[in-house]
Formats: sequence, structure tokens, C-alpha cells
Amino acid sequence: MEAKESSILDAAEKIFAQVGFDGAKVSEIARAASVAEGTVYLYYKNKQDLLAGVVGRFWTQLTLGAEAAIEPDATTRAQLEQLGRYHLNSILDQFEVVSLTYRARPQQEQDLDQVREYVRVFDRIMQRGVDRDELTKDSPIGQLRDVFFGTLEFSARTLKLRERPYDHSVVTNLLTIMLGSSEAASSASKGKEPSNRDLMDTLKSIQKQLKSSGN
Amino acid sequence: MEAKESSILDAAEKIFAQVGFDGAKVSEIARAASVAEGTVYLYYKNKQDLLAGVVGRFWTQLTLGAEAAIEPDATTRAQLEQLGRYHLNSILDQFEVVSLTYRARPQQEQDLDQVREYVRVFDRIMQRGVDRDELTKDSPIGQLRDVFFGTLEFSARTLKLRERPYDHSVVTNLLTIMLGSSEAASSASKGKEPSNRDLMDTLKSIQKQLKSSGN
DNA sequence: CACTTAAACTGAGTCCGATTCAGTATACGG
DNA sequence: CCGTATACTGAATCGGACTCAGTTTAAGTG
Repeated sequence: MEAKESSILDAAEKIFAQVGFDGAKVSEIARAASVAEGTVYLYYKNKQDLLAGVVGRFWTQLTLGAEAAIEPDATTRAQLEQLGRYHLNSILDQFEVVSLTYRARPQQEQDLDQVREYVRVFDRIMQRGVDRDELTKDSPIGQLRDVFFGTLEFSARTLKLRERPYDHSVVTNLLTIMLGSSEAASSASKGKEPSNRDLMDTLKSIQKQLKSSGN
Repeated sequence: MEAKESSILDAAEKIFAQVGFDGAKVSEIARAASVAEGTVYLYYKNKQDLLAGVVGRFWTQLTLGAEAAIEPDATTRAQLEQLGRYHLNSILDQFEVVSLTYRARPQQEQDLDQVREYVRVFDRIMQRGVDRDELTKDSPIGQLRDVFFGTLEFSARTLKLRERPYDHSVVTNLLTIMLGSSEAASSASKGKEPSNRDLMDTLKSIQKQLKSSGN
């Protein structure tokens, strides 16, 4: 990417974050990037497309950051905690840019690619957890992903609304809720005689599976 | 509210949902409402304000619908299921209008009032659950609320993205995750071994489920 | 180098749609 | 029926996204 292009993106990100998409004038962005107004349109079809560029770059960088924040040898739970921590921190810190994502979507669903890419970080952690038998397969990964990101996104909004800072307990509570029950199940796989509790956990696991596949 | 005003809101909602906020022209909305362009501005300060009107009305109606959908005498879990079902159904069904909420927020935080009002439906259910000792007080209601609405919102987006219809299992799984763990935790926290009766109850529940879905 | 041509860039002008407001119609009290 | 207030109208204004004819810079080429 040319220096000029990323200079435009930088200016756009700054100004969009400052005054919002509607409040930003392309002429201002051009001036902030030390470029003529027409030049912006050489790199981006229109203002929406410029927004998509800003948002896309953000999520791409978020993906890189997330991958760096995760220790490859940690347990699944620890990795989820690292991802959750990183995610919540980032979206709180750059709340304005995240909000712009909503403005970018309605248009073409192109920029979603980068968001989808980001979300795969979660999927990989979970998949590895299943492969290493740290997780039971009973809770569909896709649904847990919705719980994970949905909760963190909503919590971030709540925190912002109340003008509260990052709160780690949000992440730990979320993980307790998400994994709390299945943890108990994993202890069952040792060679000992199954206890009633093990039976109970297994039965509940079956039940859960039936509920999700049926209907 | 005057007939003319709600006629404007109706037209605006329809056209916003159809072509999005940016795609909608105030002149079109005025025409659809059989009103002069200037008249729109007698009722709404500007286009954004009109959007806020549409979005605010939507959430107000959603609140009414939710309250109607909940049986006052049902258990907390059943009520949550009713609310979850109603919520997911509604936001899938009127996805476009819900999406407009994001466009309304950045401006003034006025319309959020109606959203906050809606969210209180959940809080009331939970509070009553605590009062009736159906829930332990250990999970803060506020955080569970974020899990509940966050997950449903994110799931709705996922479903739309994959062009899937309403899926009730999303709600039941969510509730299992949200309350299931505390169920397990409640028996676990007391350190008691599950009784044979617990096993029997679970088995009967499975049996019933198999009968109703299998056949 | 001087010259040719392509690519990158510029910003004044065009176009479109939100917003305004002087003017017209309607309702209502006396 | 008049006077006045209130509701409404739509042509005119205004702002900002987007265009494009023209200019500058870069890259060959002999």
C-alpha cells in the first residue's frame, strides 16, 4: 500500500472517530492527509468505500493483535481468557472505530470479510480445545462463538454507557458461564469408576445435544 | 399523536427499511405520507430526528409485545424462554428496523431511553426470580443481561448472514448456558452427590423429549 | 539530456438532496 | 363574517459528495 493511501486512511480514521461518519467532510479528510479532494477518489470509490477501508484495516490489525496475544501452549480456557481480555480491551479503547463498523455494513458486505477472519481466531482456539479433549463436543462451537462475542460486544456498550473502564470480571464471568458446566464433564474421562455425578453430567450433556439438534 | 405524524412515521419506517437511511429521500417519505416536504420538518427537527422517532417507536412497541408475551405465573426460566423467543423472533423479523438503531445512536442518546426501557423487562423477570428464590444471587443480573441480549443480537446477525430462519435452539441453548451452570453449580457448591432421583428426573426429561421429537 | 507518453494528482465546477422560510390555506373564537 | 393563530406548502437556498478537464510528476527512450 502506498504511503499516500495509508496517509488517507489515517486521516479518515482520525476524523471519522472524531466527528462520526456523517460529520466528516471528505474535504477535511483530504486536507488532513495533505492531498487534494479528488485524490481520495483515486483510492476509494466514494465516502462509504473509504469507511470500509478504515474499518477493514482496523479488524485486520485486531486479528494480528489477537493472535499475538494468545500463548500457543496455554490451555483452551486460558487462551479464551487472553482473547476475551484482548477483545474487550481493544473495543473499549477504540470504541468509536468499532461503532463505525455498523455504518460500513449496510452497504456491501465486503468489509465483513475482515470481521469474519477475526472471528476465526476464536474458532481455532475452540477447535484445538476439542482436538486436545479439553472440551466436550456437545456445545456447538458456532453457538458458543455467538455467546462469546455477543456478550463482550454488549458488555462493552454497557460499560461505555455507564462510563466505566475495562473490567476483567466481565471476561472471567463470561468464561465461567460458558465453560463452567462442561469443565465438570471433562473430569469424567479418567479411568476411575464413574460416580453418579459423572453419570449425571453425561446425561445432561446428552440432553443438551438433543435439545440443540432437535427442532 | 396526530394522525399526520404517525402517517409520517409509517412512511419513514417503510422507506428506511426498504432503502436504508442514506438511500431514503425526505421528499420520498413526504410523498409516501401524502404530505409536503416541509411538513416533515414541523414534526421532526431533521432527518436524524425522524429516524430516532421511527426507532423509538419500534422499541416501545417491542416492550409492549414482550410484556404481553410473558406469562406472569410461569417460572423464571420459562419467562426467560418466552422473552428470548419473542426477542429473537422480533429482531429477525424486523431486522432492517433494528439495524437502524445503530444509525440513530451516534447522534443524541435520546432514543436509547426506549431501548433501556425494553431491557428492563429482563431485569424484572430476574429480580422476581431472585425474590422467589428460584435463582441464586451469585450471578449479577446486569452481567447476565449482557449475556442474554448480547448473545441473541449476535446470533440474529449470524442467522441473517447465513440466511437461516428463526431457530429456537438458540434460545434454549442460551438458557442452558446461562442457567444450566448455576444449576450444576448449586448442587456442586453444596458438595452433594446427585441423588438417584436427580438421575431419574433427568432421564424422564430425556424420555419425554425423545417421544415428542422422535416419532 | 531533450523529448514522449503514461500515470498521478489537482481543485473548480456540477449535481443532488436536506433544510429553510415566505407565503397560502385552514381552523377557530368572537 | 372578520381577525388571528395555527398548520401546511413547495420553491429557493445551501452544503457537501463526487466529477473531470487540465496540470504536474515519473518513467522510459534515443
